[in-house]
Amino acid sequence: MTRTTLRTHRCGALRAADVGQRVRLGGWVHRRRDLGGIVFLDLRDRDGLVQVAVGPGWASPDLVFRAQTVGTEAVVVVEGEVVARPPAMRNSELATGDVEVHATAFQVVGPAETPAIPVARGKGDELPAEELRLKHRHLDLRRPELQANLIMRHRLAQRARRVLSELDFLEIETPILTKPTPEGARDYLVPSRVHPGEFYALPQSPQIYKQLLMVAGFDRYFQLSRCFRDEDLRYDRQPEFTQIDIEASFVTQDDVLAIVEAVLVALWDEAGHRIERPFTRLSWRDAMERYGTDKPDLRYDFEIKDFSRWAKTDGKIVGEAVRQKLEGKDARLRGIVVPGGAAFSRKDIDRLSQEVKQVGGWGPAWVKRQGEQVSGSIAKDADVETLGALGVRDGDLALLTVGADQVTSPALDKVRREVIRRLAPAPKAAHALCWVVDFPLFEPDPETGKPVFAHHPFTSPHPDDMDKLDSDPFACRALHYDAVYNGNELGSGSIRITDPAIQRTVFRHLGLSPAEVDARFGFLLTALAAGAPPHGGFAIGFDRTAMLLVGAGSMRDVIAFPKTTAARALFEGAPAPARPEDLAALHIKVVPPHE
RNA sequence: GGGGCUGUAGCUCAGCUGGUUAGAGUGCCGGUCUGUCACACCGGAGGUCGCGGGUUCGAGCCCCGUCAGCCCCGCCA
Repeated sequence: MTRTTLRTHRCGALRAADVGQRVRLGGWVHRRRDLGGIVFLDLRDRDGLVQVAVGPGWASPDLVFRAQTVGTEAVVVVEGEVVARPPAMRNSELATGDVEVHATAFQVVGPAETPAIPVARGKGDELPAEELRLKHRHLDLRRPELQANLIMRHRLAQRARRVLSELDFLEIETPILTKPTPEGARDYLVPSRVHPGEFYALPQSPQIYKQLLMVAGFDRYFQLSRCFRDEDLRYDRQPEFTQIDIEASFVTQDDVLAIVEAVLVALWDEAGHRIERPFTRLSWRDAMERYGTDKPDLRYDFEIKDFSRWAKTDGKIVGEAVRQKLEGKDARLRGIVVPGGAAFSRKDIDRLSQEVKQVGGWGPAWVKRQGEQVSGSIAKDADVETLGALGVRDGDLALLTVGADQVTSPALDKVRREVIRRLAPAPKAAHALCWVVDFPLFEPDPETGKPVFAHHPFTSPHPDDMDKLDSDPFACRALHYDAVYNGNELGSGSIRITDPAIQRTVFRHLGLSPAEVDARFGFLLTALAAGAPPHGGFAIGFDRTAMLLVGAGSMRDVIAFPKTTAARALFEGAPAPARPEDLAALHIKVVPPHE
């Protein structure tokens, strides 16, 4: 199916079975080896490389000359015969290495200037600086690694579409020009020309639209939806990204989890990995207690333990300073026992301290047990027997911190991750997928302490906690769930509120007046009142999933044209100042920043 | 918004305690070469040391500012 008027095969597709065929190939000159009388060209396309030999036995002197002078990265069309290479000249590192093409016609159809960054790389050569790779993206994208990434991304997208279609989901598009939603991330705004002073927003997600589709009776919807959030970026966060967005009606949480599991199993299978269903389930509270994070990496142990009891009753293990801290409200002494951790150097432990301090934690206090010897920052308060009772064996290290869970959990999460990084133990499994469920509905605002929504305001409270909505909001759980893979959040979802009265109550908790609610979300409330089926859904972060499945170091390596961490597009130079006449037509006046 | 790292030839990098004419590999250009596959060998060209200012007899190197890229914190309902 790759045959066209101008070519018969892809370069990288030729095999021993093609020997004897006359072929016409189109591709890029990857490398040239000019031996004087004979010239070898590696010709590249998206399928791979094939060696083209241009020698006097079959090619005219003029043809040889053209092969000698063609530049790397030029596009050429070559005609010739596929020939088996003599056994000694086969190249086992090349998929096409058993054959070569003896060129009898040779045309440079796309001459190329010397490339600004190299496409072909020798073994051990470093990549060009990422700034240059992004600036010359058309060249960087020629690299076989990036081509493989984008090819895999395509396969994952198609597989997701196939699985969901087979499960009777309908792919439906939702608007890109939508309404600003003042909660959550910052919106990208688009000025309206015909309505001076009014703006569309690009969607942060199609959340409300997919709920409207449920109300409309479409029952099962999905979309590979583009989403936009104007927030600061990371290696795994781009301002525009793609979600596998899913919503279904007449479902419970278990139904949604089963659907998402089916999709994820298929995606991992597409990438050549077998994963087991059902995934482990973990309550949010358990995850925070045992791993200090809502996205635990379950490939490893090193669970967090509560040592408060020991500090309080026994008086050993820790000194007076810690005991005083334990008097504080909600304070606990928690820590991690690291089997074999006694081998950690002072430098290793300093590094752990830095991690803890970065998140505002205390310590950690540490103690090593080596034979009868006990050493460390709290060695004078601990002895071999007590440590033994705590599960600290010979050769182990215990790391402890004290404080409220909001501080100790992230601190111990950092410690645990750093310990795993440092020890690099063999993982229990290569692919640890799990569900984190029963998230809290509210979390305290870091400044005011008042309840704010932990997720989006359409998430249904847990039916068992409905009565706590007013009396004890922080104890109220949500029907919200995250999918976590090896310590990475793949996506999240929830069962939605379908009762307009509950939805209004929830908005009231957000501090929105009825008037504001009507202005912002009136159309949703109207829809819910028009006969809404119970529904819920999920969104899988597609770029991040692709990144993890191809083993890329950054999301930029699975996106054809990504932005920099400053949200710039270096290739085309976006964003850019608008022309004054364009601004005038949009009724916009630019106010330069002060200072 | 805050912090860290990086910026020297087209590309990847070295450049000592501040010292005289800034180097290497690769790519590029020219030459030799009929079995290479990172071809080999010979020769050559190629520099706004990110940008601006300062200190100094003298700055690639020290100081201040600034720009860009990357990483982290905040942020990402």
